[in-house]
Amino acid sequence: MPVKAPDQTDVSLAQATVLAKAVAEETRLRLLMLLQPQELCACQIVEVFELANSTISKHLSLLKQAGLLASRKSGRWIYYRWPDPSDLQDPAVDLTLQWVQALLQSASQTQVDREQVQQILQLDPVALCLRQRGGDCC
Amino acid sequence: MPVKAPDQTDVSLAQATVLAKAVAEETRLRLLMLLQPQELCACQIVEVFELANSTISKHLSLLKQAGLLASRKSGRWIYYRWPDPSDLQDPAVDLTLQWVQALLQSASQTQVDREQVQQILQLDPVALCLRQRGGDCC
DNA sequence: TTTATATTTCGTTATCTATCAAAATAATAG
DNA sequence: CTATTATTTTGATAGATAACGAAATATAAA
Repeated sequence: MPVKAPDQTDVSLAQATVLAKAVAEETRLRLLMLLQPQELCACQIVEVFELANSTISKHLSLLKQAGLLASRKSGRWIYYRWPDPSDLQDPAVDLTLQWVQALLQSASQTQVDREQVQQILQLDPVALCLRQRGGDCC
Repeated sequence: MPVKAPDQTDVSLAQATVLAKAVAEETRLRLLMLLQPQELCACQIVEVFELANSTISKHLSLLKQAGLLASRKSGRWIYYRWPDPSDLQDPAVDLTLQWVQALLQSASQTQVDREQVQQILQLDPVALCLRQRGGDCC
């Protein structure tokens, strides 16, 4: 006897809540906008924020778990990016990413963060991590 | 000397965060979907949820403060509704409401809640409030 | 293998938030 | 005016979440 197939177009309230909670935090919104044009490794991302790397890691993992980010491992580095179109079989995730992009496309914080990324991209990741360990912050 | 005019199209990160937080809660998502087809007064809304009316009131006020709901007073009743198009000068609010609607349009919880609203609409609000005071819940 | 290191996980703390009951508001009804 | 009542505000409490530093993982370099 055939069980009623789950409706693919039916986005559950629970999933919508997970997605909304995932984007309901300033740092995570900045993270998403930061990764929209290009992928970045964790050490490059940490450089943009004045937060502990464990904190950034937690945010990244939450976004990934919600389906809003993907990642790939390359050597010791882990690169985060927006999900590829092939990963976006889930319409709720796609709608959420479009919402974020539409809202924050021209936000001043987005511009500031992306300009900083441009400078970070010109550095060698190795030198970057070295500087992070050195900790010239205080 | 003319001060630089604030860019109307620039949605601040802060506002985006407020909107996302407003929507990042199951009860508030249900509230929005409940009020999408028609306005309802507070006592009708309370009837749908198994929560204290003070809790519902807090959720409604939060949504209203974010710009996601409007309200009008009629006698002792206060009716909540989606903002009229004329109130939607703010593109961020509009985008957020569209996002919620797209996500939850066909969610099963939305259907359930709306069917219950249909039954509630057939009752006299006066009888409804009486029943709520009477409290036949226990 | 041993060392170094990029990232995550764990344990803790402080802040935020959802909830309720009770008191306060505001508006009608008697 | 006084009583009733729909809604909001307040105060208190429990649960969720963001933050950090330290320990644990996993990979590359020596």
